[in-house]
Amino acid sequence: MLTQIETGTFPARPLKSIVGRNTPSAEKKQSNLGEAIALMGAAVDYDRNNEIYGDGEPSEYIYKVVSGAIRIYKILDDGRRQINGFYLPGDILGIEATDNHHFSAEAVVKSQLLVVKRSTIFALAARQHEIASDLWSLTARELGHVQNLMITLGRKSAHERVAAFLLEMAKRSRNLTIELPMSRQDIADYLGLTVETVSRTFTQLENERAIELPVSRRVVVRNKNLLSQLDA
Amino acid sequence: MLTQIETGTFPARPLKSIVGRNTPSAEKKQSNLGEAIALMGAAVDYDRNNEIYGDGEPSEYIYKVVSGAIRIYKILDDGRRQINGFYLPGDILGIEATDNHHFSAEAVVKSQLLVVKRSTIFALAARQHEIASDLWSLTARELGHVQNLMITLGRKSAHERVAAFLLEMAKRSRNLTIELPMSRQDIADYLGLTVETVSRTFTQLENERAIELPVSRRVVVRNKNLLSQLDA
DNA sequence: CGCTCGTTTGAGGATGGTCAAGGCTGGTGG
DNA sequence: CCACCAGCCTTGACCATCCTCAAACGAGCG
Repeated sequence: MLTQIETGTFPARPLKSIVGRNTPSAEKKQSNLGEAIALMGAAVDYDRNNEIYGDGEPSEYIYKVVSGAIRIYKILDDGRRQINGFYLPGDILGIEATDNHHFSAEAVVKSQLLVVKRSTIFALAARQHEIASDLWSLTARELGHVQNLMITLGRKSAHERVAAFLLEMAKRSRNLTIELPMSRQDIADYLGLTVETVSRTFTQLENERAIELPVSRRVVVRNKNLLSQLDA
Repeated sequence: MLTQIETGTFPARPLKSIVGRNTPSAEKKQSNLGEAIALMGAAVDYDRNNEIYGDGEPSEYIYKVVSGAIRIYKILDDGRRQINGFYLPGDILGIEATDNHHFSAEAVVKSQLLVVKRSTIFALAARQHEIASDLWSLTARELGHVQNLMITLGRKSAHERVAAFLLEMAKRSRNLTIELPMSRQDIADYLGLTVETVSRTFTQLENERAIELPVSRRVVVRNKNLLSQLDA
């Protein structure tokens, strides 16, 4: 549901088959693009709520999250906000096929990003086929996640939405105890709900013994099956 | 809002700048990918409601719509359906970075498609940089449209959703009189609403003099401003 | 310690969903 | 050519979910 684009775990390897034994547990091998950014990137810190880039601005840089969390969103005239995804450590963001960003990006909490010029990556892509392939793969992967989110937004109840969100977060953190970097408002704007409904649903899930809430930003998944049923 | 991916009008030309005078009115020049499909494609007919490919199936072919209309959708266990987009003549569909389709595709009405093997396109892409670039551009374009649809699904009222849909259809047909190939149910499943709500909203918009409905499948946009306001 | 921001909870209301029935239309066959 | 039928569309009445408005609570930080 979330827009996780960690390239190291991305199964897609278009235009070339995966040869040899795969060791899915060992995730040292990154995508070529991920490696390139790791090598060439400049580390930049962003404070909580600081803008990384704005909707409509020229897409000059590509970013890789080192630490923290980033939200990608769009705002309507009257202030309604739709968050399209959260980017966590390892994720790459800011890739655009067009010369302008179609969304805004902000740090959810204090975050560190590796920053590389888009033109540098493009120059590399022109020579290294794998880099170009990675760019496409990442865009395709984002497409897949946004399409899943669409089903959530179009066809699921508040209960199901929150369950889907928690399951995805659990999956991404590879842990049943989830530390949420984002506020209830962020979650609401991601799931197409209000803060109140998100909060109430958390409480309900706790009462149903599906989750525990030691503190508001920490969720322990107790009954994954229950959540999965809700995920439909 | 809709997933129009007619390559001829796509503004994005990543990895190379657009040189010389642009003649936006003359749209003969297609994308390289579009040309390739036009040259190599086999014409295949699909009857109304016939499946073109199914969710999870190997992605063997790439398609270009000659006539008719295609819907891309996903179905949840309990039958809830979310339509992700409609493809109209000129649009290319079926491109996947992974080896399997993530959605199902069906003909909304009797349609003709040009069909090319994915492997053929990929072989071409390995040699012709522009083809690879087109593949990426199309994926990015789909991403953009789905992201817009997300805002609609997550943050807009029924009124606004239908208005957005009609404006997009008007834009795509370059005409204020829209012939809808899809049913109210299709529209509902696209906008995350029920048939009844879609129908009621059409009637309301007619009463507000925003549109005319000579017959149920033909919409004449009367007051575009009114619709645009609703589009938020 | 107190303030502020975020979260929770409550009460009431509106939007859109559900269930049900009637009407239109285009296609088919007599 | 007309009549009927089936599928689609519209409309109505009622209801559930989620939103809105409001207030209190709690946790982190100066």
